Amino acid sequence: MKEMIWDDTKAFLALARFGTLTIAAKSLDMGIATLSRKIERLEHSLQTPLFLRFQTGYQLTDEGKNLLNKAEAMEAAAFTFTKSAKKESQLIGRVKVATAENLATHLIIPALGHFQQTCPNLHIDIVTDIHTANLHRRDADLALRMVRPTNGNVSFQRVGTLGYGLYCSTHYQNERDDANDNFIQWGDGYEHLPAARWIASQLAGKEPILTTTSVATQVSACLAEVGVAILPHLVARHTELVCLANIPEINQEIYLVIQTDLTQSKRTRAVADFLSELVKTHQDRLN
Amino acid sequence: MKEMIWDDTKAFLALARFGTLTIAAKSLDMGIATLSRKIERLEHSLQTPLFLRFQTGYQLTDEGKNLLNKAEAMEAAAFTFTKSAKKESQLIGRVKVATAENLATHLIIPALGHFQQTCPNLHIDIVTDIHTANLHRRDADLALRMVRPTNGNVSFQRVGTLGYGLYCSTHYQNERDDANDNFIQWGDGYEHLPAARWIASQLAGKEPILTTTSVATQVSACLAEVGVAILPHLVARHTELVCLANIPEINQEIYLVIQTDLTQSKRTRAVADFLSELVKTHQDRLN
DNA sequence: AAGTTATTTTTCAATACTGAAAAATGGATT
DNA sequence: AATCCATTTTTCAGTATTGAAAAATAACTT
Repeated sequence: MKEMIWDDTKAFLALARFGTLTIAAKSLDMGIATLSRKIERLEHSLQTPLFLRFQTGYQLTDEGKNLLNKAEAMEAAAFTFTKSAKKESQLIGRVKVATAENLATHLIIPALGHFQQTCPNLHIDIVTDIHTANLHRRDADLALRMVRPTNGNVSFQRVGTLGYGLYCSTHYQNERDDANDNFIQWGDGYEHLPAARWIASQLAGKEPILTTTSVATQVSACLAEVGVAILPHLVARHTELVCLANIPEINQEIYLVIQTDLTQSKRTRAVADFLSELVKTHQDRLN
Repeated sequence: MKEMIWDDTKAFLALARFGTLTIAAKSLDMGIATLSRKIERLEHSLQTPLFLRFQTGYQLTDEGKNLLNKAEAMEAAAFTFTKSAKKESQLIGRVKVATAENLATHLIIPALGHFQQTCPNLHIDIVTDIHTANLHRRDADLALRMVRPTNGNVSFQRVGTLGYGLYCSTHYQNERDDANDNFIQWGDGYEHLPAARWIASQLAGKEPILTTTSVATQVSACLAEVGVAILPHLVARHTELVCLANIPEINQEIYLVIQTDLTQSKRTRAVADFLSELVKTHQDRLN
C-alpha cells in the first residue's frame, strides 16, 4: 500500500466543507474528475471510506467525520509553515550585533535612525560585552571587530580602518615640550594594544604619567591636561582635544565577522550590508 | 504565485535530515532529479531559499533551519492523521448501545463473551437509561428498542419479536380458579403497555390484586404466589414460574435503531450486525 | 597540479496526471 | 410512470511529472 499523499488532504477538506465535487473542485481550481480521483486515492491509502457518494453530492462517513479535525490540524500546520516562511522571506525580526563600545556609540547608533527608515520591521540588538570575542551563534549574529578572527567557524571581511592620533588639550599644546611628553598609557592587561606598544617605544624606558584601562578615562585625563594620549579619531573628534599628529602605523583594521557568509538569513545579510556600507561611507571620519 | 504543494514538505524534511539529494531521494523512493525539482518548487512557492547547494550536498540556510520545526509539526499532523485513519479502519474503540434492561441482562450481556472473542479491541457500552428514548448522537450509537422510532433522523429495522406469556408459581397453578385470577397489573404511568391493556381487558372492571412498575417486582410477586402476571418469556424462563399461556397478541417487535445506516462507522456497523444476528438466532428463546 | 570521487544539474523518453466533454446515475418533479 | 436535473463517473487527448543516464561541478587526494 502506497503512502498517503499529503496534498490529497486539501481535497478531503474542501470536499468535506463544500459537500459537492463540483463546488469543491472549483474552490481548489481543479477539474471535477481530478478531485474525484484524489479522494479515491486518499481513501485507498488510508484504507477507510471517507465519503458516501450520492447524486446530490458527497457526504462524510462517520470515519470521515472523526478524521476531519485531524485533517484540519494538518491544514493549520501547513498554514503556519507557509506563514513562517513568508515572515522569514521578509526583512522582519531581530539581529544581534557584537561590537566595541566606541564603534557602537559613535558610528552605529547615530546611523540607526536611517536604518530604521529603510527596514522598519527589522530591529538591531547591540552587544558590547567584552567577553563576546568569539562569535558563537547564541552570542550574536554579526560582529564588527578590530581583531582578526581566529576561529575557523566564521568568515570575515575587511570593511575599513580605524585611525588613531596623538591628542591633548589646547592648554597642554601651548605649554608642550616635544621631547618630554607626559604620556597617558594603557594599564596592565592592555600591553598588547598597538597604541600601548607605540607609546612604550616613544617612552623608551621612561615612566608614563598615568595608566588607565579605557578610552573614556584617557579622554578625561587629556581634558584635565594630564598629558597626551593615543585616541581613535572617531572618539576624539567629538571632544575639544586637538590632534598633535596622525599615527598611521597603528591603524587597526575593522572586520565584519559573519557566521559563514552563505547560510545567513536575509535579515542578517541586510544588517551586514548596512554595517559594511556604514563603515565604508564613514571611512574619512575614521582616519 | 502558486500555492504551496503540501507534499513538497516531505522532500524538504528528508533533504534536511539526510543532507544529500542522493540519500534523501533513496529514502523517499524517488529519483534524484525529482527531489531536486520539488525543493526548487517549494523554495519558489515559499519565496525563501531553503538550502545552499554544494558539491558535498545540500545545507540548510538560516531560513531553512528556522522553518524546520514548522515542517516537522506538519509531519506530526500528517502522522496522526494517517494513524487515526488506521484506527478508524480497524475494529477498535467503543460503541454505545441503548436498550431495555431486560434485553441487556438476559440477551446481550450473556453473548458479550463471544463477541469479545471475535472483536477483542471493540468494546460495547450499554445504556439502559429510560430517558434515552430518542437516539441522539451523543446518547448512543445504536439502540435495541421495542417501540417503533418516530424521529425521522434515524433508520431502523425489525430484527425480531419479544413474546409474552401468563406466568405464575406452581403452587398458585395448583390452587388456581381459572375464572377468577389474581392479576398483577402495571401501575400508574404504564397503562399504555400492551401487557397492561390485555390484563385490563381480562379484568373487565375488577380490581387487580397488586400493581407495580417493573418486571423484576412482578416476578417477585409471582414467586410469592400473589397472583398471575404477564411476563416476557425471556425473563420468566430463568425463574421457577410456570407458563399458563402464550399471549401472542401482545408480542412486541424488536427494532434495531441506527443513526442513518449508511454513514455509520465500521465499528458501529459491526456491533449492529452482532445485535441483529443475536436477536435472530435467539428468536426461539424470545417466543 | 592533475586526477579522483561524490555530488548536483541537465536531457529525454516513458509514465502519470489533468481537465473538458460525453455518458451514466438516481433522486425530484410533474 | 416518464421526464428533468444536478450531480458523479468515464473517456481521451494534451500536459506535466518522473527517473535513468549523461554531463557538469567542485571538493578532496595523491
